[in-house]
Amino acid sequence: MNKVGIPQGTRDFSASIVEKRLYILNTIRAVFQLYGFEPLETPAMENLNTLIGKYGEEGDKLLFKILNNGLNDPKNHDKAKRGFESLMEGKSTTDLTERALRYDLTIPFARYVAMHHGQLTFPYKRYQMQPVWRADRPQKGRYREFTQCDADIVGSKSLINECELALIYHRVFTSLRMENYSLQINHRKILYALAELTGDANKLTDITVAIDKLDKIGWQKVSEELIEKQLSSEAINTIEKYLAIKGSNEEILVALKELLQNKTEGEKGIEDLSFLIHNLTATNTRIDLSLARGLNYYTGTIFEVKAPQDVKMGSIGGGGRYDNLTGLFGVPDIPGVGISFGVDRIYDVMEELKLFPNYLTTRTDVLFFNLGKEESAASFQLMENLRNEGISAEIFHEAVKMDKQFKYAEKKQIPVVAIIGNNELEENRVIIKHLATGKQEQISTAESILYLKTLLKK
RNA sequence: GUAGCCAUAGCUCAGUUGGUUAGAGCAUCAGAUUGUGAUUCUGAGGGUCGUGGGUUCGAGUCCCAUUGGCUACCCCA
Repeated sequence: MNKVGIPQGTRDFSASIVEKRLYILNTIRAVFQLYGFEPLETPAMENLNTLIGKYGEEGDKLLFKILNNGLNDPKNHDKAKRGFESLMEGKSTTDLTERALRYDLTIPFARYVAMHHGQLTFPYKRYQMQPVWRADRPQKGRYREFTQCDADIVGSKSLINECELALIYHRVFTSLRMENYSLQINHRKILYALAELTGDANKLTDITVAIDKLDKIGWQKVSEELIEKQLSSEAINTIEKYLAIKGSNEEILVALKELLQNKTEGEKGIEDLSFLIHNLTATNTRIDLSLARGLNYYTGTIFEVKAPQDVKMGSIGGGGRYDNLTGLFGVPDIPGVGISFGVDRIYDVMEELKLFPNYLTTRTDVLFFNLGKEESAASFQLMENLRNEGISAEIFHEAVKMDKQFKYAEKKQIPVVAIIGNNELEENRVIIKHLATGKQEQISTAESILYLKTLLKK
C-alpha cells in the first residue's frame, strides 16, 4: 500500500525519541570529557581495504559495501566483469567496490592513529560518537544502523587506563539510573593459557567462541560444540574445570592460579585482573571466565557490560585491550585499550525499565493567540522581548477561532497562552493564561515578562 | 545466510464452517459556540483487506508465490 519506506533495520527518530537519545548521548559525552578525552569524527565510509579482514570472516560478510561509480563506462567494462566473476566465487574485490560503510569505530580510529601518529600527543585519549552499519538481519536490540560511543586510549600499556574506562562505565550507568548494570571482565592471556593447557593452542578461537555462549546455552551445548570442533575429551575436561570456577573475584583468582600454574601468559593475565578488581571495588566489576569476545584483535583485558538482569538484552557495551591495532596499518608498537557504549540498546533497556526522566521534552513556553493583524503585530514585539529573556514563544499561524488555537497549545503541550486582542491592544496589556490551572491574568506588557519568568520558573 | 509468526481506515485492532453494501475506538475535519480549550453533543471524510496468481457460483477468510515487518539461530552493540 505504502510504496515509500526506509531500508530494513533503519529507523526514523521522532521528536520524543530524539530527545531521549540526546539525553543518553549528552550524559556519555559529559563523562568522556570529564575524564579528559577529546572528540574525533571520521567519515561514514572507509576504503574497503581498511575494513576487510579486521572483524573475521563473519564480519566481512556484514560490511555494507558501496558500489563503485562509473562501472558502466566502457573503459571499465573489463574491470567490472572481472570483479563480478571473483564476486561470484565468493572473493572480495575492489574491482566492484572500493569503499564500505564503517562497521565500528575502533578500526577507523586505528586507521586515524596510524595516519597521524606523528602529530598526536601520546597517550592519545579520544572519544567518538557516530553511527555504524552492519548488514545483519534485524531483530530485538539489533539494527542495521546504530550508534556507538567509544572511548580509547592509545600509546600506553598502563592498567590505570583500564581502571579509568571502568570508572567511566560506572559513572555513565549510575548517571542514567541503571545502577545494577554489571561490568564483566576477563583477560585474553588467561584464555590463551587455557588453550595452551588443553594442548591445542591453535584452537583458541574455537574455544573462545564456544565458551562465550555458556550463560546462554549451558555447558551441555558448549561441550557439544567443542566436540564438533574436534577437541579431545581431556581438553574438554580441562575447559569444564576452568568454567566451573566460581565465587567472589578473589576466589576466582585463587582457583585460576592453581589451574594455570606455570603458564607465564596466564600469570600475567591473573596479575592484571587482580590489579583491576582491587582498584575497582566501588564499581560493579565482576570477573567472568566465560567472557571471550569474538573480535580477534584483543590481547589483554576484555570488557563487556550486561544490562540489569530482568531485561532480556545482550551486551550494551564492550571493549578491551589491543597491543597492536595500528600494526594492521603499518605502524607497530602503539598499544591501546578502549570501550564502547551501544546507545540503541541502552535506549531500549531504559525504555523497558522506564528510566527516562519526564522533563526531557523541549516545548514552547508561550503560545500567542492570533486575533488579527494589528493584534499580532503587538504580539510579535512582545515575543521578541520574551525570547531575549530565554522564554521560547510562537504565535498561531492564522487568525482563527480561539477554540482551535487552544487545541494547538494543548497538543503541543505549551503550558501558557498569551492573548492580545482589541481591548488589550488599546490598553497595552496582555492576558496570560496558565493552561493547567486555567488561571488567567490581564497585566501590562511591560510587567508580563517578569510575570512569565516567575510562572515558568525561569 | 537459515527458520517460525504476522500483514484489514492515519493509529490500535474486531471480522463467525467462505455468503448481501467490511466494522469499532482513537485521530482528522465541520457544526452546536463571532473573545476562552482540555470533560459534552451532532455530523462528515477516509479501505481495489500488503502485492500477484489460483480454487470457488461467491475469497478479508482457503492454497501458492512475492514484498515488507517482528522473533529466533549464526554472529553481535
